[in-house]
Amino acid sequence: MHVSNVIRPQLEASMELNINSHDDFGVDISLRLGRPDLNVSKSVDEIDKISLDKISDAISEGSDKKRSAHGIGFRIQSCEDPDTDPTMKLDCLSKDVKNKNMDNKCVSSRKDVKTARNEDHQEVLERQEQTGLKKTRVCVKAPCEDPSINDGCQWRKYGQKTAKVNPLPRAYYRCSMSSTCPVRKQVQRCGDDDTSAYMTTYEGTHDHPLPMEATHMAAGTSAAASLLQSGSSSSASLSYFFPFHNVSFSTTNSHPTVTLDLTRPKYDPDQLPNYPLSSSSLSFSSSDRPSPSKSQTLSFSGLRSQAPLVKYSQMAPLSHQTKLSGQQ
DNA sequence: CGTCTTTGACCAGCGC
DNA sequence: GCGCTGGTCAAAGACG
Repeated sequence: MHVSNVIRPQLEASMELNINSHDDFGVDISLRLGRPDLNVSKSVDEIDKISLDKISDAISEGSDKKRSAHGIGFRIQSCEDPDTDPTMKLDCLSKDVKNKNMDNKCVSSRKDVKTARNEDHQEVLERQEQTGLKKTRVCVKAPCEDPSINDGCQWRKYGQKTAKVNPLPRAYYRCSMSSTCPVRKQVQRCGDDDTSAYMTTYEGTHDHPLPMEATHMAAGTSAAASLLQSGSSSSASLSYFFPFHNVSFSTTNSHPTVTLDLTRPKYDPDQLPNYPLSSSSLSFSSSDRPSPSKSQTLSFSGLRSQAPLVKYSQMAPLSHQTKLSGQQ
């Protein structure tokens, strides 16, 4: 959190520069996934426009409810809106979080925390019932030998189960950065052909600011979930945001699910010599930190591209810093 | 001593 | 109604 505080002013300055150089875009999306300079055909462009319009419409329809129901924080605003100043947004966010934290101060004992969690959960469930949908889940299948994936957030393990179908254990984590944060994730080793991959499933929305690396991850997964939310689940529109990886849509146990498969690149990088290396929407890399604190970083990164300008207006969910032991 | 992990028990949803 | 399964709880132990 300290590092995040130090880096934030730099980010804000960077955001301001980007805004000044992209005034001609009418849409301000809370994402910067990056997109290479592709010669996109007109038809794909049209599909992309439709997708973005759908997202914008779905969210601007006063759909705070929808966002909560899907568990993803994501917002698109018009650049003509004076509220689009990123500094103001961050300030508002900070105030929002501060207010929440103030509210949370009275939640001191473990029992109270549990009660607060249950109340939050009930509230979310009620909203879900109203919308007829369960929370959107985002699965990230990542290749790694170690389940310790660091995407900037802190997680506390609260359970582990061995399913009958898959004998490999599934671990349950809860975000520990805030006592009332409802975000949960499941980490399960893939038991099929690829035993060196882990499937991480995220659910819920963080109620606190995220570190920088976590916001990258959050932005990418938010894109997938937002597409899902907008009803734009076609491979074409999903490929817009994730041009280099397999993205699929499914519904399991009434949970709309977006699966990002980082184990198999969609394209052969050798055949795309013009793509900037860092422009891939998703990246997975190992840090050089020595064991036993060996960790891997899962992040979304991107260069500025032809895609509409992006900035964070609300901290999105989906990040994790996993510490697992004794699972192998 | 506080925090985190482990693990058996418990509960709710679902299918038969 | 019963059994199965996934998800969560909570006590006990480990760890720094």
